[in-house]
Amino acid sequence: MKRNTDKYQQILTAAIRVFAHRGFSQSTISQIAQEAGVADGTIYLYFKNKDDILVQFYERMTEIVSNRFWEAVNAGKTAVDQLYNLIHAHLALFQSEPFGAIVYQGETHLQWRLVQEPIRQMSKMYRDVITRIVDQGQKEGTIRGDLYVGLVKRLINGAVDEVINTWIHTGRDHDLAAMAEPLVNLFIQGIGTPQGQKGVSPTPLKSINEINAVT
Amino acid sequence: MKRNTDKYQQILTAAIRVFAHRGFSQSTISQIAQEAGVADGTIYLYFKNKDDILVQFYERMTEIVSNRFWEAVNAGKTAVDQLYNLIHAHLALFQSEPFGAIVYQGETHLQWRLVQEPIRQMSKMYRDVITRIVDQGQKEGTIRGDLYVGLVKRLINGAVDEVINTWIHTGRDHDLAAMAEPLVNLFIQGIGTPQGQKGVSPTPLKSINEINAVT
Amino acid sequence: MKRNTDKYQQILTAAIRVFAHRGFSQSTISQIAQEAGVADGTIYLYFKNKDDILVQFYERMTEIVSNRFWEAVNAGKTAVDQLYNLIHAHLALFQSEPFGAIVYQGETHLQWRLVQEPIRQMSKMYRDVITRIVDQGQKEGTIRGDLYVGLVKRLINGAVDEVINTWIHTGRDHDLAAMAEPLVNLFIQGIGTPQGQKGVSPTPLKSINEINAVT
Amino acid sequence: MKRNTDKYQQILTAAIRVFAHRGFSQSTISQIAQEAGVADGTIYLYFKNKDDILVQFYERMTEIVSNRFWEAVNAGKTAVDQLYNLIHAHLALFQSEPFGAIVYQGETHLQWRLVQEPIRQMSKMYRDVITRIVDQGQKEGTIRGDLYVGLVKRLINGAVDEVINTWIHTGRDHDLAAMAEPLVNLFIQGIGTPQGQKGVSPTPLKSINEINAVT
DNA sequence: TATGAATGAGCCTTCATTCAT
DNA sequence: GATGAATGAAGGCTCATTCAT
Repeated sequence: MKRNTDKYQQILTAAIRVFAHRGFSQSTISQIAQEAGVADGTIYLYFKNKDDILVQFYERMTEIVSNRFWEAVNAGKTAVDQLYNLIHAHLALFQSEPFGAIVYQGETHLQWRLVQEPIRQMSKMYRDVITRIVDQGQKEGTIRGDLYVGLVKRLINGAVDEVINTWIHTGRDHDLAAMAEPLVNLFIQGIGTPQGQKGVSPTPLKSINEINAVT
Repeated sequence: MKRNTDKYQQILTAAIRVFAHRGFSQSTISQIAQEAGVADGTIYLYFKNKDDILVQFYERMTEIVSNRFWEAVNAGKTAVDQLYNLIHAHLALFQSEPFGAIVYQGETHLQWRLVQEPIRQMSKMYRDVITRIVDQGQKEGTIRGDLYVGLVKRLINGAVDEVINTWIHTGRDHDLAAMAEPLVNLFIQGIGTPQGQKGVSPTPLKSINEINAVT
Repeated sequence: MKRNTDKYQQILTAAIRVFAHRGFSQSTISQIAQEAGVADGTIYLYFKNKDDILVQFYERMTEIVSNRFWEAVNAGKTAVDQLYNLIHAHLALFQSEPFGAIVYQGETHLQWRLVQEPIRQMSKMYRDVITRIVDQGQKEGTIRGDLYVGLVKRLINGAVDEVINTWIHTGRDHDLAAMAEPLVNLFIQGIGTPQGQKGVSPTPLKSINEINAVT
Repeated sequence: MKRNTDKYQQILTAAIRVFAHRGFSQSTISQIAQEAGVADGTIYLYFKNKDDILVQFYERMTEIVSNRFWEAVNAGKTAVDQLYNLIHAHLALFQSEPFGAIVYQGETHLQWRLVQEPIRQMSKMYRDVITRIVDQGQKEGTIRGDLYVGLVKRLINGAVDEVINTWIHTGRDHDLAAMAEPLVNLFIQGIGTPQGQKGVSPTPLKSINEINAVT
């Protein structure tokens, strides 16, 4: 089970490409082997079984993503800068690894049991990052004080994911990273006008803690 | 191939329950037959093949969702009301049909080729709905004028999906529909403070049309 | 998992024939299916897996053998009659089921883990039968009193098995059951002459109980 | 294909140990290589293929057994002594080489085609040894004159094998060689009493030659 | 000589689909 | 219409064997 060799990378990359095209469950070892230019049996010298390929991918992806995201946030001075950096890093990473992006977005729900752990880590990391940004912004006075971070995380994460998914399903022909700026603008300002927002309740929810506890 | 009979519904419902638990690719006709209380062969009297079950589900779901969403929007007076009604209808529907929600959210990416058409319709419908709301809000002066509707649609759709996914993965133990209000608040107001937003560019993107064209 | 149907028997019989020719481990499901005239998949409607075929065979065999042997012994009046009946029943049964005999004799040692339980039962039954005969003979005064039944069982069982094995490996061209009489004669009289036996120690072993305890 | 080197022995010994634990068919070259502390490929420098390992083992075993058995018999003065020496040598040898014993006993039937030749030699040698002993005993007047040597060989060989098998399957925890004496006693005297044997026919079989010819 | 990475044929098993009843 | 036994193609995985180093 030699890992971190050239052939390991070669197979992993090929596998992700195949998974991206046919989905994990519909992909076969033979297809991966062919894509990687090795024999079927060779795959089992580097991966325990088919599931293991996906797990390895998620673990690596989680690590890479985590590093990139924290770097991005740390490089920002103001909360808004940090948010922008985060979104931009997210979009740029997935744009540079479109197959990885497709697999990551697609299999997360279906192979939940398999990749639960990396996904949980990723989710927690994302929440921590958002928490950091919100805290900073609240100190600066640029971010509202009455926010449930869990929901903000889902707002941002969900919107970014959807932008990525649209990019994937429309043939990846526009510049994904360029969406960072308008996205951040929407996150910060919302879609309402200042005057219109007077009528919008500041959502005095009863069970703030309960909701916050969810994620 | 009689559709719209009791047995048809019985099988479709059973299939969705099974798909929700094991994923489409990992579900077998036998499991569905057992869950539905019919023989394996009977399924082929109502569905062309396994794929057809999923396609039928997506088509029905799309139709139902479409009706509900337009109803919801039409019932709102102001743009904000309409948006709230839309989000609430979305969350409430998926809360009342958790298995359908799981399948819908999970298989959309993976079975893309299979369900492309209903998904496109759904996406277009969602965009139309959002367009209507935004138009109305802009007339009212409650929604900003400088918005790219495609991106707003992805913001809202993505955030709602993420809220639903979190609900699914945390055991469906909190009230999903109750998230409508805080979500709408975030969409309208954003997470920034009025004063802080002075420094945020109104995103004078060059390629508005290009981006808008995407979805 | 329908058992006791015609097709079940058909497959089991075919499997034993194949196992007899190539050995269990070297036999393939496809070979069995072909021999039985069914599709590969059909086998799995009647057997859990390949191992299960062998286990089923051993369980059935053990039951049949057990019944036949007790019947045979019960039909004998004197101990010598009973022993003859036992040996004859054993040889006749295996002669009538040569493939079963080959598999039974051949796989017992190698698939020990798999068929441990039926083999233990069979071994215990054999020992019980021998015990019964020896007891009866000792009462009659026709069987020596200084015997360790466990060893007698191994003597008889081993000799009969070897006779069967020789029959198998020499092409099954002589009458196996006819060997019962000379075999019993050897068991009873031994190979020595009455006068020569004066010099043979009656084996006053120290640890009779210990040895007896073995089987 | 250098044979008789240290490494050759090392691999052969390891192979027998592995075969004893998992059976020949279930053992892999990798397991043997690991047990022997060499690389997989190295095995093919000393053995033609996997089958060849078993064949080599049987050939060596046959030679060793043959030498030991003849030595044992030659060392005996009377026929009974010789028989005792033979049985004792057999049991002692297998007790000292339990893995060899397990493999020898277990694979003989299953790998018949593979090891037919050594087995035939072994069987012939055993028959020759028994013939010698019987001849000598008949001259001495200590062995009955009306014996079919082939059957006597099967009686003795089968009983000894069964004793060995029982020893193997009961965890090899009793002294195998010590069974020689009671076994010989049973062979010589039989299990009947002198008086009871009056009624036992001296088996005047018609087809003595036919039966004798078998092995 | 020795190694062990690579190969690919072959096996067990699953399961969508068919069809005789 | 309804059944479920039967099919057989296809997939994951193993492992004996080879060969470049």
